[in-house]
Amino acid sequence: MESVFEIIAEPNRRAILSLLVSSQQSVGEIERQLRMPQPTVSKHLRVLREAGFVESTVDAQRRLYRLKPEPLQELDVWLAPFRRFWSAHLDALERHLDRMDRSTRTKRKTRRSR
Amino acid sequence: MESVFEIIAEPNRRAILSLLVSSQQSVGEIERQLRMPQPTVSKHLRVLREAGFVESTVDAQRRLYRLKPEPLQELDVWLAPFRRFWSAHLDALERHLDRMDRSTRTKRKTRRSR
DNA sequence: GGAGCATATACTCGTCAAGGTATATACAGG
DNA sequence: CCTGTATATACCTTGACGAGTATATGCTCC
Repeated sequence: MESVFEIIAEPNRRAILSLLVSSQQSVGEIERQLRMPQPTVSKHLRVLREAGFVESTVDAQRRLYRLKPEPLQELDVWLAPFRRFWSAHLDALERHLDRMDRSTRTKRKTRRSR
Repeated sequence: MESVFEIIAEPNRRAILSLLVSSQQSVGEIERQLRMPQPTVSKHLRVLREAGFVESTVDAQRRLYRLKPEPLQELDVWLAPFRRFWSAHLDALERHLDRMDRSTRTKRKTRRSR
């Protein structure tokens, strides 16, 4: 379980990270919101903690987990050269984002502004 | 082998992608530059191709592989909320990037400009 | 059309990580 | 202290993916 990439390859871990973006959560809250068994949550949190994605503070019996930015920033850094690459392909980008947009939204009618 | 994340979890695949950022390459060129056995290269290219990270054009017996931007853009999109999160933690960011910088460079002496 | 090169695929094997279940640790409150 | 709650860990099993080796496909040129 070395790299940032392997850590976020796991869907449940990504779900946990996404949950924590809004605010810190206890293990139980994560468990309930994501509908996953408690040992699973704890184990993934352990992985995330040891990789520096999250940190925890103790609150009585609860442990509150919060995001730490560094590892994902590393990912961002890795992505940088590719961003430079695809800015040469901006048309395809627009088309792609547009397609993603169209497939996820339900009722909007307005077009993406350029 | 579903998600973008699983695809780039593999170090050899990331190496191939990084190679292709500069320009398209034949299988043999990838093989030589990365010092990996040919079937390994072909198999990883297959995965990358099927996931839409690369596309190939035929040139006689060679196949030239080139990057396609979409999947990595997806990654970029996923990263967006976290970027918003950590812009609140800019100090830690600076410190972290600085540390990464220091650990990878060998002879530079100049400081990162803010 | 046969030789040689470039690339793809088939198959086997080992490894490792995720899930499930059970259990341990730790804290709170009566 | 004992019960209940919250979280962590241990152990086992299973499945998937990557490496390696061998072989197939396909193209070129003579």
